Amino acid sequence: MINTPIVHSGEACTKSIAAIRDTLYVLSGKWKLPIIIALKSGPSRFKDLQRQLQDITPKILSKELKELELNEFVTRTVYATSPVTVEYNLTKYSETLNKVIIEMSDWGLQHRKRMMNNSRKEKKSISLQ
Amino acid sequence: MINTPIVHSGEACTKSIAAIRDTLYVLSGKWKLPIIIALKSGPSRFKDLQRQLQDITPKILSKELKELELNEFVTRTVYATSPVTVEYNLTKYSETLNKVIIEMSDWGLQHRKRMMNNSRKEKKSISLQ
DNA sequence: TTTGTTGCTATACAAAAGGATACTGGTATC
DNA sequence: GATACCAGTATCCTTTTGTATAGCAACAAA
Repeated sequence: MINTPIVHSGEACTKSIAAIRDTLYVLSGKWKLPIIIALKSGPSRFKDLQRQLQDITPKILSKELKELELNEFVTRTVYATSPVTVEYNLTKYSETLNKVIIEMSDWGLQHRKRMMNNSRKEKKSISLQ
Repeated sequence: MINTPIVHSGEACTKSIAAIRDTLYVLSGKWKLPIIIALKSGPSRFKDLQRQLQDITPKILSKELKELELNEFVTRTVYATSPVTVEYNLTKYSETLNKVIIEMSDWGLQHRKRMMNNSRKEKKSISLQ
């Protein structure tokens, strides 16, 4: 019961929350991580990315790429071909996200498996997309 | 240049994107991870959480807690005191998120440091919250 | 000359997320 | 009796995110 109210140290916890908030802020939205992962297999052009991430509209893709550029995860290079060729590439700094990406990816995989088991056992569960 | 267009294996990449999407879906929003971290220091009551996560409105907190319950990250226990006491607690399953949380927290810390350096050097950069 | 491609931008709109504020029922305290 | 606490709900509003659709400039191919 709660006759002994828990006193939080607070400190570490608050710092951790602030740090997570920063990360969430930079990676915010549905598309930033998917774009980064798509670029992992090599530089891509605008249309390539649109095709790979099906369902993303050019407006959003453009916006997300700009933010990724500002955060120095992605570079944008224009070649004077015709029609113009624009190549997007990952930066060295984007590699610092690798561990985050791996953990999120692993977790997603195991969670999906778990959900499948749960639904076979007919337990209530939130559905995936 | 792009005379040799890169052919993506696609496979692994697509799977990874799907897995990340699942993770983003389950952890979606501004508050789920902060709530989980807040609960790491022990069970909390509704008001406690509101105080710890300052600025969260009861409506949002209530909604997020329900989703966390559905996803089996959190349990809700009601004690028949008066006024009623409701305690929120982390489940065993929530611990599977630990690695994700650690990596995101670490990344956020280093990123903030980097941003501070960048702004001292007066390079343009996206601001943190 | 028409059609197509690329890399976007512009406009309008819809949906989702989040916030502000007020309130409720039950009980305890002043 | 008035006020306050708890655990939320209810209502309304703003902001963010995302979609749909159209268009443009510069070519290139048919």
